[in-house]
Amino acid sequence: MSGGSAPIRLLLADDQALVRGALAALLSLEEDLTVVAEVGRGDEVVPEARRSTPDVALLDVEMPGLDGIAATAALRAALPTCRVLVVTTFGRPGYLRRAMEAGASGFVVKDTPARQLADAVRRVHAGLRVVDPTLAAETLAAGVSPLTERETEVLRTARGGGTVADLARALHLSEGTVRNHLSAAIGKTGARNRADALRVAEQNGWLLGE
Amino acid sequence: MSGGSAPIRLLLADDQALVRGALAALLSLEEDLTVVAEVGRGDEVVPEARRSTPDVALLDVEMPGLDGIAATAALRAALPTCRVLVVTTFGRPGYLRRAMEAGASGFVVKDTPARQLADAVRRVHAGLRVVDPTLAAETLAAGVSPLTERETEVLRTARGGGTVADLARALHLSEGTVRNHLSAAIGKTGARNRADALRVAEQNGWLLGE
DNA sequence: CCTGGCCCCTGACAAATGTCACGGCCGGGA
DNA sequence: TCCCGGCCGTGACATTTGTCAGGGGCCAGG
Repeated sequence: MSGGSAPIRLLLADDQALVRGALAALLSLEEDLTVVAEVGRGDEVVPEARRSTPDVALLDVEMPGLDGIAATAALRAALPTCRVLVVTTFGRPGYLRRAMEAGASGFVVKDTPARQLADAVRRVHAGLRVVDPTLAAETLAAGVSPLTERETEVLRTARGGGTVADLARALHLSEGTVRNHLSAAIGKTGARNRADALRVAEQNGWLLGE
Repeated sequence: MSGGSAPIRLLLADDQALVRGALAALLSLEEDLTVVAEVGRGDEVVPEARRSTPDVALLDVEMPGLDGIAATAALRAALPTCRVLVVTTFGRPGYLRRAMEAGASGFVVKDTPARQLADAVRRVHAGLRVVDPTLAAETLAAGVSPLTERETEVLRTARGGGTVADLARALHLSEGTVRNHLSAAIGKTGARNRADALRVAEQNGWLLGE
């Protein structure tokens, strides 16, 4: 490893400054890696990447401005040569699927051992794919979202905690319709409550995208 | 700083291995700090501290086995000379209060700049207190939990997402009683829903302990 | 001792939530 | 072409949830 060639240039995106800085310290210990940029918001990824031309971008999923999945897609469109490694707290099954669909080359959860991160970066840079195997299995198990478009929309809006009447007004629907979509969502998620359904859907990453 | 004296010995506790390792790398860059132990569970803190006798322990709040607050109390009881710096993701107002009551010397949220962490450690080691000022203000504003013992208990049990009948059975109460406690909690939190009340209470750290 | 306040418990009632059966619309086979 | 299946939208109905008024126990202050 780490021959005489130019080091791999990295961009780090994570909303928690402490974690971001710590990751930078960790990766900077490797001779063949160099951190050229750090950002704390999803919508700063592309502008900063344009400026600093990284080889690999490490993106968190949970970020203000633009979530990591959307940032992945934007970055792939703007700088196709830059690979993306998604590094996230939650192993939500749906996240992996969405990240891959958006063009990520790798997906790592934050409780993988620290020493494996550098290797993951190198693999991604070499054009390989890196995926947490246990998470991959879960993803297969959870499958794609069973929720219909409207159902996800209603459920997403319901996160605010409003009453059915509020939702109906916000979505320009009858109260009965809203109730029905919620009921369908509850059935499909196997939950007993609206709140429960919300938890399940969120857990599986079925509520992503705005 | 960092004269010729012995370095400050640190114990790191965080359930996310990657973050833990990254923090270790970050802190190891400082000449006067040395990481002597890392654990991923709250109930490993005291045993490991007994073995490695750290000067300062950095504890996350969210951990399996034992939460960071309880771990703080246990550690203070077992090794009174070891100071505790709580490092957490969420700036829940109640967390700060509980941490301080449990004997922590400092409280830092994970979106403080990375360079400030080493200083926080040094301050704590020197016997000073370290508190995020904005968070301190919020804590004052949020005040102590207005919830009565029974109310918290009911609310805590309600996290499982069960129906009122379930709660009543689990707590050996009449359904009416459960409803009443929930109603009181809803009123006190200023929420409109049970789910909403749950969010508020959790946000303020009023549901800690078990 | 009485009184007032707080917490806990409970049932009856009103309001929100969840379920169901139905009709319209659209696209993909027989 | 017709039929079938899925999704969307809607109202009537049963169930669950939230509110209210009230009773009993306990403790501190007068």
